[in-house]
Amino acid sequence: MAAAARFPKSVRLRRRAEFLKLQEGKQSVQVSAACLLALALPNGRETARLGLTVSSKVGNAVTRNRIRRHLREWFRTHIEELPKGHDVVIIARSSAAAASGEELGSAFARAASLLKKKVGA
RNA sequence: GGAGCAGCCUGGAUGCACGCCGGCCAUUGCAGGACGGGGUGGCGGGAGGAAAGUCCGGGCUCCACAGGGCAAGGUGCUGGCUAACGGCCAGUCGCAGCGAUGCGCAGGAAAGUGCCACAGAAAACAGACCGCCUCCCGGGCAACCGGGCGGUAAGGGUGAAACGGUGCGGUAAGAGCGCACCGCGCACGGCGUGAGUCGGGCGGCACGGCAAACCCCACCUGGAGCAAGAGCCAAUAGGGGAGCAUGACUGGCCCGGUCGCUCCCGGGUAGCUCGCUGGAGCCUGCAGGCAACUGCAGGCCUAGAUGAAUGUGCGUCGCCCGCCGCAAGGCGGGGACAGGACCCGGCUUACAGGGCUGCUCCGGUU
RNA sequence: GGUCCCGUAGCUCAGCUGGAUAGAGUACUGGCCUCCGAAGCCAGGGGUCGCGCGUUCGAAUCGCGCCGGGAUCG
Repeated sequence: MAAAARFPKSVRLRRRAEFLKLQEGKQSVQVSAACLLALALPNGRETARLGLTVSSKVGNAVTRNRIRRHLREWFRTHIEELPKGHDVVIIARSSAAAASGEELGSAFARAASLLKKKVGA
C-alpha cells in the first residue's frame, strides 16, 4: 500500500487550463463542506487527481501554505475515499485561515464522501 | 542594587515512519543505437533576520547605442566610504536630556514674484492711533485748557511677529545720540582639507518670517524590466477590405533618427529548454584606517521551484507558564513575526523569548 | 514585476489645489402638524479628519515614514 500513500506529479493538476475546465465547465459536480468548496469532473484516467486553490484573500503566504499542505496530506493518505478517475479541485474559503489541521482534514473527508455520492448517483 | 542609553548575537536540538523539490550514481525498460523522458534503488542537499513592504540604489538583459536643447523628477551642512544610493562612517551647528546619548529635507530671503488671517495706527520702500515735548496764538490769577508750525518714538494697547535688548549718561521730550555688556554684520589673524571655531578689532544696526510657497544655485537621472531576453524555429508569413499620408514610431516636446502606418475579417500567439544561480559571495588570519571600509593570503560552495518543493504523525531532551508536592518530581499547556521566485547593497515595518559587550545617572558598603 | 487611487459624523460624500468656520444629505433624538402614522417644518446630539513625527504663529489641508482598503497593466 506504499504506492497509494504517495503524491507524485501525475496525480496533481498542473495547468491553468485544467483548472479552468473544472471551474467554468458546467458538467463538473460542485459540493460545499465547511470552509471548503469542491469540484469534480471525470478525467479519463484510472486515478483521481487533485488541484488546490488558495487565493491571497485567505491569508498571507504562511497561512496559505499551511492550508495547502494539510489538504495535500489528507489527499495523500486517503486517496481511495475520492471518486476514481476524476479531477478534484478544492477551493479554500477565507474562513479556512482559522481552521486547524484536523478540521481541514475532516472538511475534506466530508467533501469527498459528498462527491462520491453525487458522482456515483 | 536601582533607573537608563547605545551596539551586537541568537531566533530550539534530536530520533523514527510516510511523503515532496531538485542534484549525482546505479538499474530497469520505451527505442535499431545515442540523446531524452518514465519507473525503482542508493548517497548527500533543501527558506529568513526580516525571505515582507516595494521606499531608494546598482548589476544583468533588450530597445532606434542614448547625441544636443527644453521640460520633468530627485538630492541638498562638511569630509570620507562605496559599484551606486535618498545608505553608512567621522565631524560641524541647532534643539532636547543632569548625563550616557537622541533627533534634525541643516544651501540661498541685500535675483525676482508671492503670502503673513483676526486684532492692531501700522505687517514690511515704513509710517504715527493714543501719547510725550519746545515754540507760537487764544483763554484763565494760577494749575491748566483749546488750536497751530514742528521735534520725537521712551510709554500704552494688538499680535506668532512691531525695524536690536538691558543698564548708565544725555535731552525740551527723546533717540546708538554717546558708553559698557549681550546680539547682529564686516574684513583680518590663529587652528582645521572643510562645515566651522577661537581671538582681538571695526561698524552704530542696515538685513522681520515663510523656499516641507513659486523659485534660484550646485549636483544627479535615457527608457523598460527575468512575464527582461535568447533558443528548439524552418515560415515570423502571405491574403481581402477600409482609412490616413499636414501620417506613424522612438522616454514627455523640439532638433536629430527610423518607417509607410492604423483599423476590420481571417490566421497565429501552444509547449519545452536556457537565462537560473559562483556572487560587489561566505569564513578565518594579517595589514592600513578613529570608523564606515579597503588590500593581501588561505579555506569553503551554501535552495533553484514554475497551480510553484522544505510537510504530516509519534517520541526524547532543553526553555517558559499554571496546578499538586516539604523536596526529588508529576500532570497539563505554550513557543513569536513570518515562506525564496533573476541577483546583490541599503532603508522601513513586524517579532515570543534568550544572551553578550560598552557607557551614563542615582543610592549603599568598604 | 510595474502603475495608480482612496481613508473626514452610524452611512454616502464636500472642504485639501490656494493654510486661519469642520460642513451637506441621510440616519438618530425631541418638538410642531395629524384621530394615528408617513411626508413636511423647526431644533439638537454625534468627529483622535486612518496613525506617528515634523515645517509653521497656526495643519483635515504642506513634507516624510507607516497602517488599512481598492483598482489596473503585463
